[in-house]
Amino acid sequence: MSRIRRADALANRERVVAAARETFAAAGVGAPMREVARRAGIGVATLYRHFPTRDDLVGAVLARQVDECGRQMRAAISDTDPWRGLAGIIRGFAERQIHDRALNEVLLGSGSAAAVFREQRLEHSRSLNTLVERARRAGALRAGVDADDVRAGLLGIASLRQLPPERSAAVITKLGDVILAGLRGDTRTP
Amino acid sequence: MSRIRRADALANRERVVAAARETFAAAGVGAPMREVARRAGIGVATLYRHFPTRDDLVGAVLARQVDECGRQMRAAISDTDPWRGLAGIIRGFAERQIHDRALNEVLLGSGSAAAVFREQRLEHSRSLNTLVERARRAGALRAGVDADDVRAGLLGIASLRQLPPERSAAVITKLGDVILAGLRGDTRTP
DNA sequence: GAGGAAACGGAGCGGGTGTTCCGGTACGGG
DNA sequence: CCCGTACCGGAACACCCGCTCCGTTTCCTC
Repeated sequence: MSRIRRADALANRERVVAAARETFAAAGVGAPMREVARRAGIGVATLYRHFPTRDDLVGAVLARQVDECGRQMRAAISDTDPWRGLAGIIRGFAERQIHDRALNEVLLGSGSAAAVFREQRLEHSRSLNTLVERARRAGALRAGVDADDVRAGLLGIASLRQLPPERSAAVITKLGDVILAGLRGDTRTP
Repeated sequence: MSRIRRADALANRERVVAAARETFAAAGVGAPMREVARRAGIGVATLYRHFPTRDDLVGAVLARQVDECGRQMRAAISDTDPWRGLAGIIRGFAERQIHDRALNEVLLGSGSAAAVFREQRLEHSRSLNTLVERARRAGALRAGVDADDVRAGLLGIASLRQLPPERSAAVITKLGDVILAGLRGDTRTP
């Protein structure tokens, strides 16, 4: 843990993580390492010394957010209204997608960082199954909808970050609403 | 038109277009020019002589398909059932997305080739407005749905090609169904 | 079939990125 | 306060990309 001894090294490590958090949020986990180093005000060699692989850096940046995600999932499962729980997760996912590109890349496993949070992604996936099953039993879902439909929706939302940023926010929100309506069992506005 | 005189040059031009069609369909209109040249069995200089810019090549490859698209749009507008017309366009878009990545990139203007078919994209957009308006008047759409919701859906479907190919096909189809359900005014399976 | 123009193709330039090497810097224990 | 060493950072290597230059090949005409 505290293998780093000198104070400047420790401070630099912190600066790298902070810079990577901003950079990855804006440009995804595939953002250039030089850009992260530049934003942190250090050289790229220093970055590589602290984090030998990109996955190490991604892990350090997202560990806390991924945990927070899991907590939201468990809270949604405990919601007394199954549909509200599921809809909240989907809306939260869309919201997060708008201002943090990195986290969803990891959750969906589309980046090279797929293996970093393998355990957490499995739990995330299992939780989603539970959420959908609960909503289905409660009659909140359209007939025939399963967890893979929800995943397709989440993937669609996440993929929209490929668009130019000024368009993506509005489109992500709109697509989220359409998908919620498409999953739901009745036609009242969700 | 027939400014190309020598037979070998004409044959090479054809081979470039064929190779570009395959390459762009698989990897999008941003695919490496070297890859197109390699697939055509010629050097990159020859490719650039026939098509000085990437947009020239994209134009030559997609002109016919874009026209066919416009024809489908007009046919959908003429459909006696407004919902069937709109749903057919969305399903066709998803189907096309699965086996040809290039065409939808141009239609949505997400690539660098946005300006190539500017005229056709405008017509496409106007046709979509008409389709949606017709469906809305016929009561086939959920309350509050507008053409931008449909566009958000199309963008979501198109963006899914970022996924690894073996996943994208199934997910695209699923998302298409969810979106159709989300746009439609009642809950019967569309 | 010989000559010249048309066309070809690979080497190469400029720019970008991931990753490593090594001479220089400055922290901190003594 | 001093010096060893942990640490730093820019230069550099290897690769991929768009695009161009120029020596070589091939076609077509006469």
